[in-house]
Amino acid sequence: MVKRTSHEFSACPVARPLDAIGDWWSLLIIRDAFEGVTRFGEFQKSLGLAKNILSARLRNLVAHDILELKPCADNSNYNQYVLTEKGRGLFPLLVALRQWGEDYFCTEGEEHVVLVDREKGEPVRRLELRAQDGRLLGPDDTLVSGH
Amino acid sequence: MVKRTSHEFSACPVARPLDAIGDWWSLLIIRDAFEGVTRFGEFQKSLGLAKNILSARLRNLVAHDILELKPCADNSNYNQYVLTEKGRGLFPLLVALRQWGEDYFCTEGEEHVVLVDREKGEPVRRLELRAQDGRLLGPDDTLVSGH
DNA sequence: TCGTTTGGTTTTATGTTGCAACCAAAATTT
DNA sequence: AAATTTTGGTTGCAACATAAAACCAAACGA
Repeated sequence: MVKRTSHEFSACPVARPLDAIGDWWSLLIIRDAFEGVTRFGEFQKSLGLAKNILSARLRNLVAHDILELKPCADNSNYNQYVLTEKGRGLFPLLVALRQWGEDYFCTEGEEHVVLVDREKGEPVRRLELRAQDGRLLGPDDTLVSGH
Repeated sequence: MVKRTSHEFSACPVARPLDAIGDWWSLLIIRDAFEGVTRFGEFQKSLGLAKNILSARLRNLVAHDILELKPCADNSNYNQYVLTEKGRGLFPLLVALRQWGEDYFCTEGEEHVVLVDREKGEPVRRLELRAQDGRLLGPDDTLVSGH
């Protein structure tokens, strides 16, 4: 499914997730899953991608334990795709992507959806990287340090 | 280069960034750029991808103002690819990806690189989404709210 | 000045994607 | 309960993207 390139076996914790997720479509599937979409047809309608591709992506996400396939609770015999704990761990990533998108693609007073705190209805804060002692860290304040 | 699918024109601030970034390779290029890689050959050696693909990806990243092409400051006549402000805005996304990778792909006492605060040398804190009033927010505490 | 490195482009074989048609099981309608 | 529709896929095929290798010009180093 996903090509076996050198990076997939890298110990780098950036490269390996990419292989597990699969591709851009998978990320959009996950985004939809966070918004409550669970069924094949819903994903397909929401994303407008070919059914064979959707089928392959869902299978891959299930294989990587990002989604799981559960019987539909209610009346029906169909089953639904829901995020696992691991899948829910991708929430900050989706938020980061969204905030970057808001910053650089929705600037022109254009109306766009925004992520809000459910309780108060206010927009959420920006994601920030902080040191143990609370200092705000930018790209130049950090370093990837071998094992 | 990147296929023109329906999602690319979506107002959704999740889908549009994906189109700008391009693909997984681009994200690894950006990761390397954050770590100080600037030149074609360095990217190629670090990532091990075909030169024509690297060439296309770099061109795309430059076209989307994520990287820019600058003359090498020093002696040489070559030029280098460096992150723009927009590109540097992807830092939280890379961190989110990395933290997820650490959580789910490096669990087994395996030695792996870790992102540290340059000043103190300690690992950084986890990214957290918070409400305006500081409450910690999980996926179920948020909502995407139309315009 | 001659060879080597750098930064690509071109060519070609192979893999992946996307569309459309098809299909079976489940649900719904009559 | 029979017929129809909806759901959730699979299969086949054409178009497109990718990967590897050969090639090349400009820059650099000796």
